[in-house]
Amino acid sequence: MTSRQPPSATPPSAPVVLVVDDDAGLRDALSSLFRSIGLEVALFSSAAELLAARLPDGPRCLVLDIRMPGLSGLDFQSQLARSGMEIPIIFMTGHGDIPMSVRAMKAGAVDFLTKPFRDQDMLDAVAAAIDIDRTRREARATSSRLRALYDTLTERERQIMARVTAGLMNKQVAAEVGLSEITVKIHRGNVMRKMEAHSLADLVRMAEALGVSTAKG
Amino acid sequence: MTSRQPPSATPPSAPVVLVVDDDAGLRDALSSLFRSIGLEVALFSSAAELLAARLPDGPRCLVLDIRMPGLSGLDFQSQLARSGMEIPIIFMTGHGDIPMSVRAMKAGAVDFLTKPFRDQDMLDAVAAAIDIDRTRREARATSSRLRALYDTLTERERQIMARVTAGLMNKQVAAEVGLSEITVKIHRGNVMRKMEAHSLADLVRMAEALGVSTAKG
DNA sequence: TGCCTGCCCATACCTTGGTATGGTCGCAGA
DNA sequence: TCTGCGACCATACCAAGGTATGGGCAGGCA
Repeated sequence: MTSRQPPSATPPSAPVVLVVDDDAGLRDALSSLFRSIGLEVALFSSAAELLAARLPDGPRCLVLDIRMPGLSGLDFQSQLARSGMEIPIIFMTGHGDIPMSVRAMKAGAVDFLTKPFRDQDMLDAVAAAIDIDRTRREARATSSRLRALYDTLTERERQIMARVTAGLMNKQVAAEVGLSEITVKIHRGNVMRKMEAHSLADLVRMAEALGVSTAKG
Repeated sequence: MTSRQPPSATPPSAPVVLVVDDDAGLRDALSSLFRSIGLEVALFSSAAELLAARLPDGPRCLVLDIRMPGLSGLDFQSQLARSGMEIPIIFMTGHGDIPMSVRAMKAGAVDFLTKPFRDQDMLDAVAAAIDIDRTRREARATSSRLRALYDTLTERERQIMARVTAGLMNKQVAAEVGLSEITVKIHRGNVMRKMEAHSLADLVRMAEALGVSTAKG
C-alpha cells in the first residue's frame, strides 16, 4: 500500500493450470493445449487427488469437470470456498443443466463450458482466470503485509489509531480514552512508526483498508 | 459519506418489479405473485415497451424472458449496460441453454430461472435483486453528492486537494505547484469548506472515493 | 535480582496547520 | 464602469502536531 517492495523471496513462478477430470484422454488433450501457450499444467483424476497434492504457489486456476468420481464439482467448489482456499474455477460438463451452471456462476466460477468446447474458448477462460488469480494474490499480499504491521500495535496504540484516523484531534482522543494529550502524541508517533506511515493521509488509507477506524457523524 | 442526511426529498417508495414477457398469462401470474408479498409491479410485453415507459425511481429490478419479441434478452441486457442504466436482472427461459445462462450471469444477471420455476425461487431471486439495487442506489447517491461538492472546486483547489490528500505538507505542495505556502493554506481551507470535510481524514476518504489524489511512493 | 516492555506523564521546544486582515491583478458580465 | 470572483501574496497570531529528555510504575522472564 505505502511501500513499493520487491516481489518477495519466491521467484515469480509461471502460471499453473490444475486440471481435474477422470477422462485420461481429455486430461492429456488439455495438457498439450495449455502447454502450447506456455502454461504449466498439473493433472489430477479426482478432487481427492488434488487435495492430497502439494500445490504450487504462483498464479493458478482450476479446470474442473462438474461430474467427478467422489465429490461433485459444485460441492468441491463450496468446500474450497469454506476452507478459505480462493482459486478461480472453470467448469466443464458433458451433461450439465442450466441450474447447475447458474449455481456455479453465482458461487464465483469464472466460466462454465459445455463439452465439446472450442480450444480458444478454454484458453480465453483460463487466461481470464489466471488474471483474476494474479490480481487477487497481489491484493492479498498487500493486505497481509498491512495486517502484519497492525498486529505489532499494542491495544492502546490501536485505540489511538482508530480515533486519529477518524479525524479526532489529539486532545479529543485524550478525552475519549482518558489520557493526557502528550501521551496520545507519543502513542500516535509510535503508531506512525510501526505502521510505516509517512503521513496521516497514509495512515487513514491503511485504517480504511484494515477496516479499523471509528465511524464518524 | 461524511454527513448523515435524511433520505432526501422523494419519499422512500416501495420496491417495484418490472416484468417483461410476451405471455400475458405469465405476466398476470407473476404480477399476483409479487403483489402477494407487497411488491409493486409494472408489466410490459416487450423491451421496447419498457424503454418507452417512464420508470419509477425507487428500488427496483427487472424480470425478463430471454426470448422476447424484437430484442433478445441478452442483447437488451448489454444495451442497458452500455447506456449506463444499471438495474439487476433476473432472466427466465423456457428453452435456454447453458452458454446462454453463462453469458447472462457473466454480464451480471442476478439469476437465471428455467420455466417452470418454483414461486419461492422467483421470490428469493427478486428479493436478492431488490437488495442489490437498493445498495447500489445508496452508493450512487453518496458518490454523486460527493461529486457535486468536488465540482464546485476550482482547478487550483483540485490540485491542492490531490496533493494534500496524498500526504504532502503545505510547503511541499507549494513547491510542486509553484505557489507560496500561505496561498496553499488558503486554498486548502477553501477545499475543506467546499467539500464539507471536518478533518483531513475525512478529506482523504473523499479523495479516495473520488479517485483523485496523487499516488505516492 | 536485573532487564525489558508497555504504559503513563511532564517540561521544553520547534514545526505545521489554519485563520484573519488587508491588498494587488486580471477577467467576465450587468 | 462597477461588481464579483479567482488567484495570488504578506504580516501576524494562535492552535495543533511532533519530538527529545527525563522520570515513575507494573508485570513477565532469565
